[in-house]
Amino acid sequence: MKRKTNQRNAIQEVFRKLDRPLSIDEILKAGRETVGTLNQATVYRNLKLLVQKGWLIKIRTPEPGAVYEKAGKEHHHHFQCRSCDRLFEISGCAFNEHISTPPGFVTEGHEVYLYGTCPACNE
Amino acid sequence: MKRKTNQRNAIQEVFRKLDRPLSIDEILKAGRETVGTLNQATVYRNLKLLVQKGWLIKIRTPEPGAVYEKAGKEHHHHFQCRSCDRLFEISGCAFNEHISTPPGFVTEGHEVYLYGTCPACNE
DNA sequence: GCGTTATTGCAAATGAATTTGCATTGTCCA
DNA sequence: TGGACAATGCAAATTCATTTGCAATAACGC
Repeated sequence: MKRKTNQRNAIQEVFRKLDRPLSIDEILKAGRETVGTLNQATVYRNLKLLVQKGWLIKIRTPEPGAVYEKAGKEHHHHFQCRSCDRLFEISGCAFNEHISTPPGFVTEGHEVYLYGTCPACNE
Repeated sequence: MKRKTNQRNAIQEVFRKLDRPLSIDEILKAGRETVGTLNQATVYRNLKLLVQKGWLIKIRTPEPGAVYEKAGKEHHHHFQCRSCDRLFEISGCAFNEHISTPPGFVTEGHEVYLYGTCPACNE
């Protein structure tokens, strides 16, 4: 990552604008509104670079699979809209991991996925 | 699914015995202790049949990917051991989905994944 | 502006999970 | 018990996400 390019810029801009976890296809589609010729291989290459640089993190979700989100966010969970399939970040956490864990299990972390409909899809 | 076979029997027995969500490889490995010649394609075919029949459900988890568990269990979540990678069912639920949801989002369901070490791996 | 070389676009290659074709085997009903 | 055909084992085929080779393009230090 030694030179600035429109493509990489467009990709980062997509994250700044949409501010939610994004799949490869969402990144590609949104990035093309800026660059047009943006190629999938370029997206993959830049995502890898941005993860290495620590600007993005890659996470795996049960459903869409691999998605990327901006690094450095505080503890949060994810909401997936069953209508538009988009993922959203839900800040805060109403979950006490110690309550649920049976004896013998030592819990070190947790992830919560909520499913439902997002504001845009609720009319 | 018109005939009983040792292979299908072995697969169902694996679920009854281990009583936790299982990946294809775990099913294959455990099933071979009974059948020996059990083939991966046979496992795939029988899992599909058992899901159709409603005896199993297929779930996707962030990490191992596709796993299968016996159908009809009540609301529960999953615990994955970071040491042995096995998945476990955690009954009950210390999570109130309405507390976390920002206005505009309508939550219909949730899944919780806990990570840590299982009793067997804690010595 | 020029040259070096990082980056891109494209298409082909790869890898992993799942499926399928087909000959063989095994179940079970008449 | 015999025959029909469901189910199996094996290997090859398919699918889907991701990576890679390579020629063309473009960023940026001189």
